[in-house]
Amino acid sequence: MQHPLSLYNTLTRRKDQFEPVNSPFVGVYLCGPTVYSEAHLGNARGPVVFDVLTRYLRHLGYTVRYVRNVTDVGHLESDADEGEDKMAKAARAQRQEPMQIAQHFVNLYRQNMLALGCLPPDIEPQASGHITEQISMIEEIMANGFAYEVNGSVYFDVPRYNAERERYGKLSNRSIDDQLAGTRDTLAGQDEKRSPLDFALWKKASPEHIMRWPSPFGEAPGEGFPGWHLECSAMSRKYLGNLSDIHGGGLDLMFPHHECEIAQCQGSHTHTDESRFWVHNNMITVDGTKMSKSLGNFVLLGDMFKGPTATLTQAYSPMVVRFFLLQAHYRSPVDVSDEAMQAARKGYRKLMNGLRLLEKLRLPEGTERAADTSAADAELRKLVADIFVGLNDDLNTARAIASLFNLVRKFNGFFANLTTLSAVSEAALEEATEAYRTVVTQVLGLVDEPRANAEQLLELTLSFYQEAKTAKAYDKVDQIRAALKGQGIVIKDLKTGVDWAYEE
RNA sequence: GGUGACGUGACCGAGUGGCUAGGUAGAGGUCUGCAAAACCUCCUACAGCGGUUCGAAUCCGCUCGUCACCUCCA
Repeated sequence: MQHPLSLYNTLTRRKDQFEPVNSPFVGVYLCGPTVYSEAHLGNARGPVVFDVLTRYLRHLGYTVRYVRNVTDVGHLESDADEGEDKMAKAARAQRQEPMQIAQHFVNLYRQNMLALGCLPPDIEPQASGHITEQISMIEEIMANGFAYEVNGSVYFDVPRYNAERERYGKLSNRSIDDQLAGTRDTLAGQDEKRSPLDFALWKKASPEHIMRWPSPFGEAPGEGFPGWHLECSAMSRKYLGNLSDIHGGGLDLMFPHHECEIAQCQGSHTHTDESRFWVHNNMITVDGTKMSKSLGNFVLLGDMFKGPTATLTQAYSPMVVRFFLLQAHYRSPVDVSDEAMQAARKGYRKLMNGLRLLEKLRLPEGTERAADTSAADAELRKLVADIFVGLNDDLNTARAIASLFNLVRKFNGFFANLTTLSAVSEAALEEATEAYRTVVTQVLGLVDEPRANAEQLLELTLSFYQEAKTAKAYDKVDQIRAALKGQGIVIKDLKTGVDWAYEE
């Protein structure tokens, strides 16, 4: 399986050639949504990018296991001990079971991701279903001396880990001293943590806390819930082994989330960095500022698909959104605006129109093919190769799409005058159309969204049928009737006019 | 304060020592009953100032500006 795919690895801070731990198997983990609210455009970037990545890996011949988790245990609203769970808060506000909230938003999330053309992950584990795995991991970390229990809660001992095992900050490139310098000390007093850098692996549940599980920690075993970063480590390990191939998420998860994941894995019996490649996608911005829940400058996917929103004057279909996201490289920030979206829509349609053309690119009967097609073939093959150069270079979908546009211009040129196809060999043309089709639909996952309304087209056809009858042009009448029958539709001539029905 | 990005033509957005990015918008043309699409041509930029180099948007330095992470965040 020789190919030159390189990926930027945050851990090494450079583009590394991709090589699976156990070829041809590839384990990919993407940090999924916390399901206490609806997903916005920013939340879609990771899933779309990783969808393309897994599609491409499969295209290259790998057997991929793609895991995208669902966080339904909830993160605390603040870092104070009394902080409330996001899930619990939403549940309380709506007088529902936390799991009901979770299910509601999981359903919505899946619906949105499917609309965006993201293939369902192979495993979609929920944090709440992996409490025992998380507890085991905590016990391992404690046994290794990198965690301590206080009042039924368990914290990861960052300074000790940093001194005895691995540099805490190796992923996000920070030193523990810098981090200490930047810590607010206002909370230090009443904190159970030994160091402000320590993070919770397990929290004892306060009486009001709704989401809770039996806890083995503390003197009088009570109830609690897992810490913010543990689930991913536990679930990645369970489904992808001690060392997965690729672990991803938004740039904002790099620290502390992913840093903590590495620490947890290194500190447990896993003893690895959890994943070989750490891949981070950049943010979506609005007027140059990150789109985020807390800033309130977000556009919900559902709203975006349907119609005008506060930031956008019109609706943009899921495929247009997908194209928009892929037209920028995943590590660049991308700014959303009406102008950008409209440009994306046109670009998307251009690509789709090209797709529809492929079948029609046939040298007309009786046209002589050129004796020497080598120059034109080489040019065509160069355009095809360029697509893959882009994809292989850190999944640069922007470059790949630019190359596709170059190819589609070529196709359009051929189509305008099919005899010009005589310049290229059948084989080269076949390669080009096949590559175009495959990359657009299979790798980039961009499919045609039918925009024409079938009913209206049918009405139009019936009006022509009616006209033909009136003109007694029975050839035409029969022709229309036969064509519709081919679609399983029968015309009903009524005294009052014309109607149709599905053939029974 | 610490760390890390980035500033590309009207807009979006690749590239990162010499070679056309691409899309959108705009202008002209071909085609065409009209129109649209398509194709061709044009509009050809790299924040500023220095430096390195035969050669810099690309490397180095400084200045200005913007953003991200360090707290939940995709």
